Amino acid sequence: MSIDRSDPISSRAQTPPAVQRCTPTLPGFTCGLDATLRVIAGKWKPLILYFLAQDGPTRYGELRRAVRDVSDKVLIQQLKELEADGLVKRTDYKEVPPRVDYSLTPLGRSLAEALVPLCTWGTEHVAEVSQVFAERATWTRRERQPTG
Amino acid sequence: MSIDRSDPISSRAQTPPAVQRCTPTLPGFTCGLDATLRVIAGKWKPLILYFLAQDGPTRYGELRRAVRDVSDKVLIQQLKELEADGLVKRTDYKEVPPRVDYSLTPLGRSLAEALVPLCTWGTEHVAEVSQVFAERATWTRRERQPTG
DNA sequence: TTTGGCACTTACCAAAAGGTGCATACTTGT
DNA sequence: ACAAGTATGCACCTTTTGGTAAGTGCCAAA
Repeated sequence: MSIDRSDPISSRAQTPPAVQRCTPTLPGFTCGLDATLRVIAGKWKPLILYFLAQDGPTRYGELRRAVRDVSDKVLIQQLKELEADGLVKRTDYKEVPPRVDYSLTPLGRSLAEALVPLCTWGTEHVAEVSQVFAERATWTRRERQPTG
Repeated sequence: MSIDRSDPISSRAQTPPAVQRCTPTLPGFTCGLDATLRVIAGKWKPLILYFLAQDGPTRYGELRRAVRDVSDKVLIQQLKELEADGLVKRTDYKEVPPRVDYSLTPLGRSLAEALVPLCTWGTEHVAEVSQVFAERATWTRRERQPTG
């Protein structure tokens, strides 16, 4: 994953950059976006971060029920990675029926805040997005028909 | 993918919501974040959007060289999906050695702008992130050793 | 005494995502 | 005449990701 910006073929050159260029050369990553994406890659991670940002420390079971449709295996796994990445903190109360809760670290909180515009964008454009997905689902169903 | 917010077990209740709650019930999606994530799911999509936002209309070959390490198959595929989702526009000049370029639609441009904070976050925290990834790489290598 | 909840773990498996390599039809450069 | 570049398409294969179902040890309620 990397963006190569040393390419003089540029034959268009006049469109004004809608988005300011981010630091071009980071150690190991193309740009900040690249770095961020690696950290939040995982089906439920952004949702977990967002949930934790909204509701503060949350017990495992609650989280499990909150993020619907996720399996234990995957939820645990993604929590572990988030913990290893320094975004969430796991607190084990060492009690007898186990009690554990998860919360955001300052780093995690800052990431969750960076996620807000994405959430806003989605909310503002649900109409377009869900329409497109409805169409996709339609032909997907048609393509798939195996026997009848 | 869904977040269930009707859960009265809440035994913590006091942490102030660091992030304001986004519209809880959207048609088909949990919240805006969920909708957005489905649209940008794909290893290279955010990078493609971001690149296009920075550099304006770009020919296929240029894009291919810019987004390093991507294969033709996948790049084409993701471009098609982005096009189907109304985020990028494909222009075929119908010329004799083929000439095609890709650019953002207004919708795509707005998404790219929502991506900016993620890029910023990544840039500001490369240190933490790359350190973590270095460690991950280390034990991954150790775990894997099959024969020698 | 069986049942259920808690916070996980493990083995196994299916699907999705992505990559490789070859092909196309035409042109330009050597 | 032949290699290379253009923007793709396709068949095939590997890797990654996520899901299922079962089990763990301990305790409380039924």
